[in-house]
Amino acid sequence: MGNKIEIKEEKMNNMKNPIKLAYHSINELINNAITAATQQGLIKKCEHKEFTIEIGKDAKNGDFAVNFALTNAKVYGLPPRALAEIILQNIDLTDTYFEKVEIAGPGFMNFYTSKSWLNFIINTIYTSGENYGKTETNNRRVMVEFISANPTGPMHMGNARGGAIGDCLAEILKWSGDTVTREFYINDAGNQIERFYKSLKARYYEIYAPNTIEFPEDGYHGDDIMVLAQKFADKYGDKYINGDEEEFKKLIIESSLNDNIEKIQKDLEYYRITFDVWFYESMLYEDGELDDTINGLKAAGCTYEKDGALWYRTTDENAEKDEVLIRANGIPTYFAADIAYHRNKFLKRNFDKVINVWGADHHGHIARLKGALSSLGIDSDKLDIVVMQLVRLISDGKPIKMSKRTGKAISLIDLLDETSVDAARYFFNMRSSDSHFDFDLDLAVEKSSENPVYYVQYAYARICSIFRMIEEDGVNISDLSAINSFNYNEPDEAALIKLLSTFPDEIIKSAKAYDPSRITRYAYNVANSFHKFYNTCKVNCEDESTRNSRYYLCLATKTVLFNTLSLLKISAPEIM
RNA sequence: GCGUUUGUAGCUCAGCUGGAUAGAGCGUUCCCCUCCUAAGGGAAAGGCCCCCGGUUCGAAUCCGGGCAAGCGCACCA
Repeated sequence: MGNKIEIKEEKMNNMKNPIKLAYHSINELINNAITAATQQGLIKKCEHKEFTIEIGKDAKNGDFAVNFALTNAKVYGLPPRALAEIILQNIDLTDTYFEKVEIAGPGFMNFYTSKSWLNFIINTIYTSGENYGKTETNNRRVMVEFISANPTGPMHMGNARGGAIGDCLAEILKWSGDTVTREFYINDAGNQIERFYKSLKARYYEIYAPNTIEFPEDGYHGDDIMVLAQKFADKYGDKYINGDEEEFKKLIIESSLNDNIEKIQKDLEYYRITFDVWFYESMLYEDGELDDTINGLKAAGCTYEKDGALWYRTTDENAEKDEVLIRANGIPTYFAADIAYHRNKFLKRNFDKVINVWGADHHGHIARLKGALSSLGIDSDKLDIVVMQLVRLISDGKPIKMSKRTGKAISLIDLLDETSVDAARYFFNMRSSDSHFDFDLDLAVEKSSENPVYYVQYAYARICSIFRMIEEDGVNISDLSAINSFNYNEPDEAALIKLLSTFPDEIIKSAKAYDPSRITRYAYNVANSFHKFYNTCKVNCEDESTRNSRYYLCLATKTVLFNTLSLLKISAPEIM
């Protein structure tokens, strides 16, 4: 599997990821023990089955629990505990970070790390600094497309959740080694733009020629349309009342759309989201990609005409009926444009992986989009959709739809005004995307330990406070070269250090599962573990060695909290 | 009706590539500052892991069948 250089690189990579290093080491120890036992004729040579190494949930079960003997009992024809016994007799822990292995329960082998393991972790975090947590696990060109809010109006709660999830997911993938493009798809073409225009036109006529045009039934009723029409009127006056319709249409759509898009960009910037690419749907029409796509589908033989429309013959056996690609009126459907858009992602831009964050209300769209891509010869497994369930806002324990302040449906920016960017970004990533999430508005503004985001930030501020105190006292802290004299004897110290060691692995797991909520949970656990440590272990104490040890543990904790918060793009306040 | 997500402590949720006594937070009851931010920590109480079957040494976890809730099933996006 790979040459020397790769192995060397992998070892360097492992250095930044203590858990992976430990796994690697345990794997090697077991393989060596098996080889030794085979040579002694204790067991027959066998191809063993896969086994897992778990981080011990309970301290008394060791630091790493290995189920090798359980999964391989049958393979070697021995009871699990007997097999474990043979392995243990042949295991050599000299020069490792492990001090003992025990057999427990039905046949687990529990590995216990030594004190030097704790020092190793502290050293790793210190030397990695703001890069601690970053690995080269993945190496793909990945696009994360998220929000993609309709530019005909302001962003809503679904966009708020999708924004937080998508942005953090993109960051997690980046930390795990991928090259990531964040993309926003602007639906600036098709049917809803027609509706947008009709609504604008009606509002424009209301200004200069009331009651001449009826407001369209399927129009956009929001006040924002009136504001846009007024703005247009301010600039052009009544020039276009019964004027050049074509010119009017082009101008009013263009200026209104631009205004909306600018507003969206500004709001998202405030929400700390920066997109690499703003992709305009209209480009697909202009560049002929939509036509190419339709032709491709025709060539693949999966289209037919009926009732004046062009249909896509679905390959999804669950679908009740086929889908329209081009309406009888000649306007392509959203579905057609979406196929062309995804064709562009893969065939034109060659992404290895495309991840879309979609609301649950779009769920039914997945199978047919993937089916259509397959029809075009694109490997649809390269497309993953993160489906997030819809959000409910809760205030006073009851669901609310309208903002108390504006009396209208709550937009992204209303939410950020009523709570904070930090709280929103944290809260939307507290639960996995497939859970039905209730956003507690009262809790999000709470400045107490009940509010998890404050709880985490407070841990960070507390560390900064300790450092300020040490500095004020003029206490001497040795440099890291004294690390071999560090001694962590308190259980709360060891627990915290071991938790810090799992950070890079936590990111890898989050990336694999597309689950940013693991990171907020991790942040919370680190804060909790630190507060425990704080209560039992005084940092600025008399004993020099203890003080140094604890100082560097605080520094490591500070680094991990900082990295976690910066990954989530949540502020890390030094004073609260 | 079909598809899909969810169902775990009073409430909000972890755990779900099968493993050792099912975990957190909030709420409830009690305890802890002569000492770095008590904006913190500790302890107790609290569970037919929705129900019924199956797979196996072993199921909250996997499979099948139910039940309940959210979402979707347009020539809307």
